[in-house]
Amino acid sequence: MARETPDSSGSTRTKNMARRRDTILREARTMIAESGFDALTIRNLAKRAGLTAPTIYNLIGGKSDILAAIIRDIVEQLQIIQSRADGKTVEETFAKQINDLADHFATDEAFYKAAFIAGDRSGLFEQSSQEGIFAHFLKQPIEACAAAEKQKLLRGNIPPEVLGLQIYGCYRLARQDWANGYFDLNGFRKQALTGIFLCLAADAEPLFREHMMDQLSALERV
Amino acid sequence: MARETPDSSGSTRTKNMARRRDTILREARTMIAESGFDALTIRNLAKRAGLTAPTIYNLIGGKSDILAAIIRDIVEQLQIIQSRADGKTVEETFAKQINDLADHFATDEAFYKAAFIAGDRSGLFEQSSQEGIFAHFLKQPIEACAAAEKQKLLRGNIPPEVLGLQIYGCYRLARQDWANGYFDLNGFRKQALTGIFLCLAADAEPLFREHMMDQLSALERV
DNA sequence: TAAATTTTTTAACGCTGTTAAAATTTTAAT
DNA sequence: ATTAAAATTTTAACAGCGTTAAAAAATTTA
Repeated sequence: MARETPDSSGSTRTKNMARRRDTILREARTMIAESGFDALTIRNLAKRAGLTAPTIYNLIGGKSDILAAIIRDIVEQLQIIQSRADGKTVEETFAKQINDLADHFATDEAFYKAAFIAGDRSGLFEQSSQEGIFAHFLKQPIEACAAAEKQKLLRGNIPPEVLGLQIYGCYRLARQDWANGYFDLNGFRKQALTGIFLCLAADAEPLFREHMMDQLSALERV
Repeated sequence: MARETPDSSGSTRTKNMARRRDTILREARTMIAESGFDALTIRNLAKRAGLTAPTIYNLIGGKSDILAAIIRDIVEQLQIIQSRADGKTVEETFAKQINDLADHFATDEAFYKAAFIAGDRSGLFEQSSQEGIFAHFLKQPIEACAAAEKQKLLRGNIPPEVLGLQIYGCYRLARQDWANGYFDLNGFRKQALTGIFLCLAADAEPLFREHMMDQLSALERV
């Protein structure tokens, strides 16, 4: 009998472990989407993945490690979405970004809700470290504000760092309120964009400020 | 022997139960302040209060009931603070309110941090019901914005309901970030007031807008 | 003082995350 | 191909959790 793969070391073993690891994370996502992060118990997860609890500890780790692995995936996807933010104007850039995020969340709303709640709860989005997730995602709105200032859309009375932080805060709060079930994804869109346009209006030059008011009125009418 | 209190029914019994209830809640607060809400276990709480677990269930209820009782107290205190908000101008009113809140949180910072996190986690601050905590606290900023519009400080291009909601959001986000340990109480002050002044600036008349810019600069220098 | 009522405790259930040790499976060497 | 070595999975267990029924103790009423 000819060997299927004449690999030098640990072919079937490594492959099986990788497959099992994927199964575990996939089932974990499903369970979280179905009944929230608190309903994710190691034993049930093991049963659904067709193995036993200690195997999960061996392949991935404890409950916090499972969450960390899932959040890592999400952050990667969010980074891709943020990198695609390229509207002509500042407000288009932000609007596209929020809409893309909402569309992305809509693909598995229950799962993303639970994941963000669990992530916040586990301190995975901490703001102190300069290399953390928070610091990374904050860069973009700051740069967008700086660019808007150069385009003479903003007066520059408020430093881009301050304005960008507030804008990012508007997105975070809307996301949290959505995740907590206070409103749906359309509410998230409206709430996030209202906050962002309001922040921009605070430092806007007259013409751009009127434009922001129009955008805000348009949002209200949704 | 003369009876101490010739009460008609259940004097010592009722009094003892009330005393025990207070002891339980007091110890619960201490435990939360010491090591967070997750470290609050019924058995440990019972031990510290000098009784057993089922008694807690009898006098107060389960873990969520304990939290609800504690949150009820906090909300009462916050309502008092909010009702004392009476500055001459809008921004003074908000500034006094934020500062009073920060001072109040400072009296037992660890406890309030844990309580807000637990409250958020338990859905006690839900936004849908018209009679809920959220709806109640939202009224004040909306009214303050409406008053500022009448004083011709705001242009009125943004409805007071929209502006007030955003302002309340700025406070909530700052509170959450503080509770999550992202910054200290001074950070809370700065973050909340920056957001609030920014919101006001978005709809401000020229003179008031410049005043807001000055306030923002002053905050940055802290 | 005795009976009735109410509160507290004892004891237990089913569940959780996690880990040591045993059993099994896969790899390497003869 | 067979056997020895290594690595992975499972069995079994620990300590802890929230919660509840039933027994014990305490208080009130008659």
